Amino acid sequence: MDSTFAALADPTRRSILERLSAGDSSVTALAEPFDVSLPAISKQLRVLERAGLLVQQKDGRVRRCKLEAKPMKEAVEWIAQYRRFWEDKLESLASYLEGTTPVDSGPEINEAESKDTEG
Amino acid sequence: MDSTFAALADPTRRSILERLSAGDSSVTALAEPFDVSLPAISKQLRVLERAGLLVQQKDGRVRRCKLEAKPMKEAVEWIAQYRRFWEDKLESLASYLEGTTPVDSGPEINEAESKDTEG
DNA sequence: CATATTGTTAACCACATGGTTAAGTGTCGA
DNA sequence: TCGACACTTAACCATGTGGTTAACAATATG
Repeated sequence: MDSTFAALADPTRRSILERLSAGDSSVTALAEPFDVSLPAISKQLRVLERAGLLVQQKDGRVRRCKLEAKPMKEAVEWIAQYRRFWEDKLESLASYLEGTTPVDSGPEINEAESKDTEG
Repeated sequence: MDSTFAALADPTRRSILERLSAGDSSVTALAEPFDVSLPAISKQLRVLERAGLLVQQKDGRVRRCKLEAKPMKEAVEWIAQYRRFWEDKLESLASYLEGTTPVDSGPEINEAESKDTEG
């Protein structure tokens, strides 16, 4: 999970993932839109691979890069725990995911945490 | 978004957020379960603050730490784009979020990217 | 075999993260 | 005012990220 979030914490890598969501690509093709060297992209792909978000298949001298989104599932599930905190009374996560009606589940923070006698 | 994902890429910080989801807490109380020094926790809270995931209110000599989950909304929305890639034909994200019926939206990767004659 | 293409690895630099200990700031309490 | 408490800031170190250029490996082409 650490590596997943860490991999997503970079705009270049997120952009690469977005590109891969449109279809598999070679390393050179992935590097094209960026104003950095090829080794720089190669390193970014390494990070994505370590996070399990990308797999490479050797296809001749071309590395075919493929999106592997499964680690995102865990990540999004973790974040989804906190949905009620940003929802509050706005709208449900499912509303922009599926189109279902939002539920009503407000946060229940214990705001009574004074420093009085405890022993 | 970078800072949000970066903040979530650390187990200590995620643990802190989980704690805060149960209620506001002081810095010392947050640091207690961890085997690190207080300045280390103070730095972690700094990272969470910069990501907008945490706000501190001065309450006497105690810093009251409060969860601010709104940045997670953007993050989860970004990841949710890729839902179809890990779903494939398993189950909908909404199923474990709300309990609604999953939809059918398979990925449409262009897997026809061979190296044959193209000119 | 020679050469271009595709990509990685090596060596290096700058910066952020995450940890430490030591010292400083601000508030509570006697 | 003085001491204890609750933290932060300062200085320092190790490691990872992200970038560079140069060299290397592997494959396709002639």
